[in-house]
Amino acid sequence: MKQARNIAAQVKDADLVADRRAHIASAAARVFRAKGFHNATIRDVAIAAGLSQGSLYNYVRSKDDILYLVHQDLTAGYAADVEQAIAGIAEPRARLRAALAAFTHAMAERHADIALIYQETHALGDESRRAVLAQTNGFIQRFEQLIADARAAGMALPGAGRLAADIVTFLPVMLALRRWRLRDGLPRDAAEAELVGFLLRGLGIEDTDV
Amino acid sequence: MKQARNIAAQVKDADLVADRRAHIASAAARVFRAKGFHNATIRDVAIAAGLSQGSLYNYVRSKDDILYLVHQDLTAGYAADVEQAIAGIAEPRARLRAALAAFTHAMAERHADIALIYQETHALGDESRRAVLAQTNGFIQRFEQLIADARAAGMALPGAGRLAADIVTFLPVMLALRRWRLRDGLPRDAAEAELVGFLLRGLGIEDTDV
DNA sequence: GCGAACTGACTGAACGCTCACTCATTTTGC
DNA sequence: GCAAAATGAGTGAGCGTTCAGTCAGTTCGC
Repeated sequence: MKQARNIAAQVKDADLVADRRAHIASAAARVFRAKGFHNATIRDVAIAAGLSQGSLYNYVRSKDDILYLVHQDLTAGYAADVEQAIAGIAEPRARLRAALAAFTHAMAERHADIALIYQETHALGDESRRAVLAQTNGFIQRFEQLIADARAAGMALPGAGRLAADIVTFLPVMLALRRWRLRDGLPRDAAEAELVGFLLRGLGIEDTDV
Repeated sequence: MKQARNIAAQVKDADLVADRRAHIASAAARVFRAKGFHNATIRDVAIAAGLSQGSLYNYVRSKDDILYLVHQDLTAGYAADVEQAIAGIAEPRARLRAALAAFTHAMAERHADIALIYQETHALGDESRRAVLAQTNGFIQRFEQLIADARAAGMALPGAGRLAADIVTFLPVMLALRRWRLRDGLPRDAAEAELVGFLLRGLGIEDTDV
């Protein structure tokens, strides 16, 4: 499922490469958020990462590689948030609810990064895009499983579970992509709660359950 | 509400300007869908529109103007679809349901254009982006009204109506932005129906209503 | 009726600039 | 002392935009 794309590096010390790449990814995310991928230059990224242009190219082969690293980091980040949130919960419907709340919260908290991902995925080269979508696909399938379990425990969802998994992993993205509109509305907590409530009703989990 | 940005043209014949701009917008949408806004060149657009580079600049001041024309066209397009769908319906809950179905269908049918919009809005200049978001905002407010009417007629939605309007105008966009995943799933009709069903349950409209 | 003058849309080569990427050289650290 | 890593000026391709010139169609003067 990991499907990680292997990027060749000029530098031989593997630990150094991993370290620097993590640095590069977070610096690049900062730059891309501020200027957008296309308006950001390799120079900007190098400076933000505390490297020279030339040195940057010892860890990365192209600008596309950098965008790929950013994607990889961010998607792994919110997936980890969700896993952590459900770690101690056994009852399937409660697990699903916790997963939804955690995912929704992650989308609100990382809104700038999420917006970046949704705007710039199409700028990735073919190979990188495929790898990123495979990773996202794995994340959605995780929810497919959670939904199947919750259904077995009494959740009244009509229809197929596959589309439901798409729905619940897509709607919360609204908190990132519609930020221009939501900023002036409800406070963040209330918006998250209302959104999760909407999802639960859509899935057929009653508030009285669990 | 129209908020249309006025673009100055070199050409004096107003009808000709309107004609050519419509042509340019649809040709540009085609090109942008195929190559993305940033990879598409002005030359590409000019050729697709059957104009020379220089002539193109008689109808448009910049590449940004072209992207703005495309946005304008597309957002006006699906808004018109929705209006047409609810034109003959009086009962508020049925109106809302018809609007949701029409909007959902429009997102599926125009998926390539919608994906384009969501990916490239951030590439618009400040003035253009503000104009486009104002237009979208008007569209969302239309749904806010439909929701308020349906609620008065018995829809059991808990929480504020404003966020619900955001939700129902955002979820269907999934059919465009998650196309890579939905392509291999349910047939289009079934997916649309299931999505609308999810929205109605979330809003508190029973299948037995209306 | 007809040539001259005018109008205004159209053309495409050229300009100026940006930027991803390279590589000859220097610095580091073991 | 030497291999690994870092440097940053340089390179060349690509692009949005401009503008001096063309030309079909219309108006004017007689």
